[in-house]
Amino acid sequence: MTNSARINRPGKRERLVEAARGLFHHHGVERTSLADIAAAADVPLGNVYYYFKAKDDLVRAVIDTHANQMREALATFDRHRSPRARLIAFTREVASSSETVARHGCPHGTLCTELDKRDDDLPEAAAILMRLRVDWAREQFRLMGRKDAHELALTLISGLQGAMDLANTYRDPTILTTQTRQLQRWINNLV
Amino acid sequence: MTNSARINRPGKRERLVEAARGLFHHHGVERTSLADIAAAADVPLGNVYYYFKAKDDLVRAVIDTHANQMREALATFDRHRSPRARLIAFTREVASSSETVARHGCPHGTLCTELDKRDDDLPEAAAILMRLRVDWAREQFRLMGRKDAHELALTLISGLQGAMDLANTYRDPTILTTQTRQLQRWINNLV
DNA sequence: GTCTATATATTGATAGAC
DNA sequence: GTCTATCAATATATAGAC
Repeated sequence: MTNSARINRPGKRERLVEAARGLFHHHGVERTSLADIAAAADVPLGNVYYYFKAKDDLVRAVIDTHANQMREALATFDRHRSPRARLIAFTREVASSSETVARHGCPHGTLCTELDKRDDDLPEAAAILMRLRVDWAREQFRLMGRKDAHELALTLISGLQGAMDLANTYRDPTILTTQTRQLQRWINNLV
Repeated sequence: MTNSARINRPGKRERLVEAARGLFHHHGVERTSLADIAAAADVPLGNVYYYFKAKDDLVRAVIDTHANQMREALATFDRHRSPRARLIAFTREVASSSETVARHGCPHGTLCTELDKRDDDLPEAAAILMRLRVDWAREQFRLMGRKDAHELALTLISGLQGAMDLANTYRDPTILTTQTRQLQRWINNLV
């Protein structure tokens, strides 16, 4: 078995996706070459095409990884009893990433924004990263008895997304922490 | 004089900047080649370098054009008597661009987001597009007697920016119109 | 100032030995 | 499955005639 090797070092496919994920976040998809990704993953360039037949497939794999990690992250908030507490915890977690967001933007938001410039199916594929959060928040608002749960969810997620935009443009993490505090007050004041 | 020719057709430099502005908005900076821009502006490729010594200089010119147009747009809101009316009018104008935003994103926001991935001076240069709006909004809130004018300005602009993000990702203009209506209510309820 | 032709570099992708 | 060498396409940028 190759288990002992696997434990210390993930397979090449996983390394490639992980390297691509980080480089896409820091430098964007267009400015990241397959050579960059291969080097960061310590995989020979030609070998990349054994795992992904084109760069776009690697982009799709990165989106899938993001989506799965987000599903896991959202699931952890189940430990909070009330939907309101879950929304607060979610907002707090966004705030905790303020340093990274100020430096490189929201990993999901900037990916969606960049891919939205295309005319293939990648914009639709990336949209899942927004839908997961909006749908999750809507469910929490619904559990709070709000009939306008969808609109409230859009208000929360767009508020967070915009705060991350500004924090990134201003290179100022406090913009995100300040705005999330406002959104937490807004959540707590909802009847 | 070449005035008669100029009136019917702007100079090549202006045509190049205008073509680049539109293509950057629709397809992004990285995915727009100088050949694309030259063709759209009806200028031979080699001639581009007479006006701009590098592609980045063209990007800078596009940012300057955006900034100047934004200054003019913000100035038109002076016709409204109260700062509150000016903020409402500003928000209404953002909402009026919902169709374009849903299709291609905010022309300024997506440009900032894309350029923020660089490590040169372009992120800082593009930030002016956010600063102009934040500073203008802050002044309006200040005139309303609010001590927390800066924070309120960030809340308004980030709310708009996030709504444009979601409208773009969902390809749904109504997200922007609905969220701007919420923000208008928020503005009107401020004491 | 204008334009054609082309240099140079980088990239995504492939061929084929091992 | 792995890796080296390389192709083919595209991009920025330049040279030089007019």
